[in-house]
Amino acid sequence: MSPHHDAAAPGWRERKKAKTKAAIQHHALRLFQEQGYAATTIEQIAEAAEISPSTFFRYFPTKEDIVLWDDLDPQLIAAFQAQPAELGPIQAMRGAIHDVLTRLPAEVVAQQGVRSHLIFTVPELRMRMLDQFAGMIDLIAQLVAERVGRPAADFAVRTFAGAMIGTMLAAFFTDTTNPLAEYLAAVDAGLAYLQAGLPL
Amino acid sequence: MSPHHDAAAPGWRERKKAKTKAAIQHHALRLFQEQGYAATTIEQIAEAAEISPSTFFRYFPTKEDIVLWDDLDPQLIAAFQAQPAELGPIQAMRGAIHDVLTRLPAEVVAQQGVRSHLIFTVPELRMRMLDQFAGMIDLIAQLVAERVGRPAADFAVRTFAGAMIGTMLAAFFTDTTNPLAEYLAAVDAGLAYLQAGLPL
DNA sequence: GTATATAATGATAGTGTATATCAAAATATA
DNA sequence: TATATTTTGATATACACTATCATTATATAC
Repeated sequence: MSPHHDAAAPGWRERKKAKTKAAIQHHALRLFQEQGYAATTIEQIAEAAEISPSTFFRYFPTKEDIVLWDDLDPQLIAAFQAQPAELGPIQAMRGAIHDVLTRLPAEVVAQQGVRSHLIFTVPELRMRMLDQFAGMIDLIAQLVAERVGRPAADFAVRTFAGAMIGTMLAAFFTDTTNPLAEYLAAVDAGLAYLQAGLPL
Repeated sequence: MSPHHDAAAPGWRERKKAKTKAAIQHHALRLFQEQGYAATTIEQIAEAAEISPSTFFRYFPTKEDIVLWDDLDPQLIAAFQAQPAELGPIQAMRGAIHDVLTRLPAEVVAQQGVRSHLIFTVPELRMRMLDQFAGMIDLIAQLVAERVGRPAADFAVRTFAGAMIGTMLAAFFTDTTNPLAEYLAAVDAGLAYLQAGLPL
C-alpha cells in the first residue's frame, strides 16, 4: 500500500491544523466571554487548547486575530459577481449580502454574538475591524469598476465605493446589541437609502 | 509682591508643560523620520527630550498619540456651525474644511508631511486614524442634524453622515504622497461628487 | 520669609504581547 | 528502514505600558 497522497481530500496534516486552529479559537472565545478579553492571557488560551504559547503564534499572528479571523470576503466577492448583470452596484451588493447570509453555516452565526460584542467593546478589535472595512474600499471599487465598465482607479468609482462603505459603517455603529441578521438588515436599509439618493 | 496668579495668562506651569509636550513630539517625529517608527523606542525619545520614560507616559498615553495628537476637531465644529444657514450639510462641510485649512498655522502644515507619511505606512497608526474617522460619524451626524432640524439618532441622518465619512475615507486612501492641501482637495472633490448624487 | 499643601518627576519593579532561535518530536518521502 | 521536512516546545529577549513610592519643584497660607 503506497501512501498515495489523495490530492482531492486534504491530507491528515492540514486537517489536524484546521482542527487545532478551530480549537484555539473555540477555547479563546469561551475564555474571553468568561473573564474578558484583556484579562485572558495567551498562556491561558494555550493551556486550554493544550498547546504551547509558542505554537499559538504559529496559528494566529496576534491575539486580535482570534476574534477577527473569518473568510467571508471571497464568498462576498463570488456572490457579488454572480448577481444579474442588469443590477446596479448597490443592488448587487444588497443581493450578495443577502445570499451569503442565507448560506452561512449555523455554527458561524452562533459564534457571531460573542465576536461582535467583543469587537464593539474592545478598542483594539474595533480598530482592526475598521481597518478591514477600509481595505474593502479597494475591493468594492474593483467590483464596482467591473460592473460598470470603468477602471478601478477612477475617482468616481472609488468615491462611490467609499460612500457604500460609509453607509455600512454607519449601520455597524448604530446599535450595540448586534446579532448578525439585525446588523445586516441595517446595512441593507442603509444601502437602500443610499440608492435612493440620500434624501434628507 | 504677591504672586497674584494672572488668570488671563496661563501660569508658568501650564506653559512649561505645553513646551515639554511640544519638545517630546518634536524629537519623536525627528527620530521616527531618521530611524523609523518601530525602531524608535520610548527610551530613546525620553532621552532626546531630556525626560525620564516615566514622564513620557504622563504627556502621551501611548506611543501612537505622539503622531496622532492634534486639536482640529473643535475648530472644524466651529467652522461648520459658522457656515451660512442656507447651505446644505455637504456644502457647509466643504466650506468648513476650507476655512480651517486657510487659518492653519504654518508650523502645523510643515509637520503634516511626516505625520501623514507615518499614518500611511505604519498599520497601528492607520488604524487609530480610522478610529478617529469612525468617531466622526457621531460628530457629523450631530452637526447635520442641527442643520436640517432632525434628531441626531435619525437613521437617515446617520447614514448620510456615514456616506460623507466614506467619501472622505476614499479620498484619504487615494494617493500615498500626501501633502495636507492635496489631500483636502481630494476630500473636497469627493464631497462635491457626493453632492452631485454619485453619478457613475 | 517661612511653613505647608499640591503637583510633577524619576527610579524601580512588574505584566503581557510578540519575536527569534534551536533542539526534539512527529510526519512525510525515498 | 533510512532520510528529508514539518511541526512543536523551550528558552531568551525586546519593548510598550502600569503601578508604586520617594524626591523634588512649585504654589498657597500664615
